[in-house]
Amino acid sequence: MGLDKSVNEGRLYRLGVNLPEAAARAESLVTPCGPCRVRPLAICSALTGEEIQHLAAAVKSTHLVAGQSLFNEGDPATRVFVVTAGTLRLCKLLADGRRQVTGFLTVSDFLGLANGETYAYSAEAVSNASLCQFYKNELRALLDRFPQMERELFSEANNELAVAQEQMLVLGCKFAIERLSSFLLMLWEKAIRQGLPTDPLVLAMGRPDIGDYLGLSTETVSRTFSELRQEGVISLDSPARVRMLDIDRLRDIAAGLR
Amino acid sequence: MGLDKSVNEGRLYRLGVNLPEAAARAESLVTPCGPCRVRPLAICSALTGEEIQHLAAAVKSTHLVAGQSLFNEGDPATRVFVVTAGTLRLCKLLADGRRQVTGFLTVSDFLGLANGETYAYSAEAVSNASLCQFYKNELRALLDRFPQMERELFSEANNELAVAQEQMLVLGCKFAIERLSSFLLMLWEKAIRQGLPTDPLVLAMGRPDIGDYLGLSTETVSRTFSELRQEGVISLDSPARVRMLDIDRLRDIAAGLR
DNA sequence: CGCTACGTTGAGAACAATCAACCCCGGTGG
DNA sequence: CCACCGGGGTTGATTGTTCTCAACGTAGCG
Repeated sequence: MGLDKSVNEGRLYRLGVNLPEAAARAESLVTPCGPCRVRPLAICSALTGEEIQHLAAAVKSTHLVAGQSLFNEGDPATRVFVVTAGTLRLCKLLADGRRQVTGFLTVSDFLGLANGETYAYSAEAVSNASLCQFYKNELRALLDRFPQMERELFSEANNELAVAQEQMLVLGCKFAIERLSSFLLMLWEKAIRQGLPTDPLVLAMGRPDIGDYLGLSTETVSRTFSELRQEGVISLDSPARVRMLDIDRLRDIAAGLR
Repeated sequence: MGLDKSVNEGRLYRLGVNLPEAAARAESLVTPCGPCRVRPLAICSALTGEEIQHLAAAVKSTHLVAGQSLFNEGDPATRVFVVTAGTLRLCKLLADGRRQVTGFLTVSDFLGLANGETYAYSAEAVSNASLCQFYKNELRALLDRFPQMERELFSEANNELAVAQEQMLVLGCKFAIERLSSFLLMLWEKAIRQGLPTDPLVLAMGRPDIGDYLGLSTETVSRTFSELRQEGVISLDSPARVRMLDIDRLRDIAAGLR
């Protein structure tokens, strides 16, 4: 993020592509990797100089428009990806339509590794997004050739595991206002890490996505935003632009301190 | 499990050890690894013949009595473990005492890997338990020497990630009866995988642990057991011994199909 | 300039938490 | 041997938080 504005704000249509499906199939060109702005952040940072050539030979670029699905729960798990622009959500569904968003992915995040034959979740674009794509068997060869890359991925998996456990704490123990505070805090810290603006903090996802991530209805999310606003903890320039007026208090609320 | 009865049913005292703390410090003897019953299941299966010698040189054995803590959230993360007997729980706490159990570990499960300086959760014995212990820096050396072991661990981390995402679905979307059904189903499938008895299925953990794992109060867990019993889906020989009378129906309930 | 998707707010219903009483069992000590 | 005690589990009554249903406002897009 902090990358292509046209990619992040729903204007890919203007590039001459009008249908989501078309946009997806359109760009599958081999990218050079060399000038890649994302590499220093992503697992590719494990590689140096000419090693990047091996990578570039195996990678393809993909674009998604907001709302478009990258793959669905149950699809054969043949490809893995690195996000280069935009935001994705990972979702799991119940038969009657209840949905859990298990995470949001942004620039440099890796996705697609599944131990089984099929993906255990679907991946969808929240905003327009771009990704680098490898085939899973090619990845295996790359990892055997570059052990440092496997270490990088392993470390990344451990991070995600810690994040998932933190999210279980949120979903299992916390009240609505504590959940939303935890979420805003997480976005705020990620924005700082990535050098993105924090005042206001720009939310890529809407109330329904936030609700399904936090185990709350959209109405409760909306009410809870209002509550935080009335308490003077945040202010809202627009539904997607949040100003953190009192981070310390937000931290206390998120931690369950009355 | 299915191992030493004396280890699983609170009788370690009879071996001459009377205090939990003493039990923990008592056995830190070098184990041979060679005759290890657990190895075929655990990450150690990545090693063959003489490689095991390297492992045996680095490993120590530890025992815990029910209720005893292995390490706490925030402790320096210096050691990693493989469970060889009994059941542990991983917990995260909020300041006011609210607790989330993020998982249960049994024979052959690995724990202790943290990317940070400290553990992000505490590990406690549900029943009496035994573990093999390595120091983290020794593990790093082992992984560099035996890449297959790192692959094994990476794969294991991916499994746990998938389990964690499934648990988010449970915590974020499901009703009490669906949560408990999902939990029983998970235990049942694990028991089958490990060749343990399933009729009755023996629960190592009590109602409070189940509640904190499922984001429910102990009272609700108890009521929901009764509900499943009244519906004829399960029967209870005792609170810890469950008979699955209608697995298909249990599956439907767990999946959210009314 | 309507349409649609998103967001907000209100009122009532539903699910689970809390508070409380009780049971059962195993261990302890009189 | 039996009464007492304590922990775990169950069940009931009440409270509370969040969901659902509904109305309304707003902004972007055709």
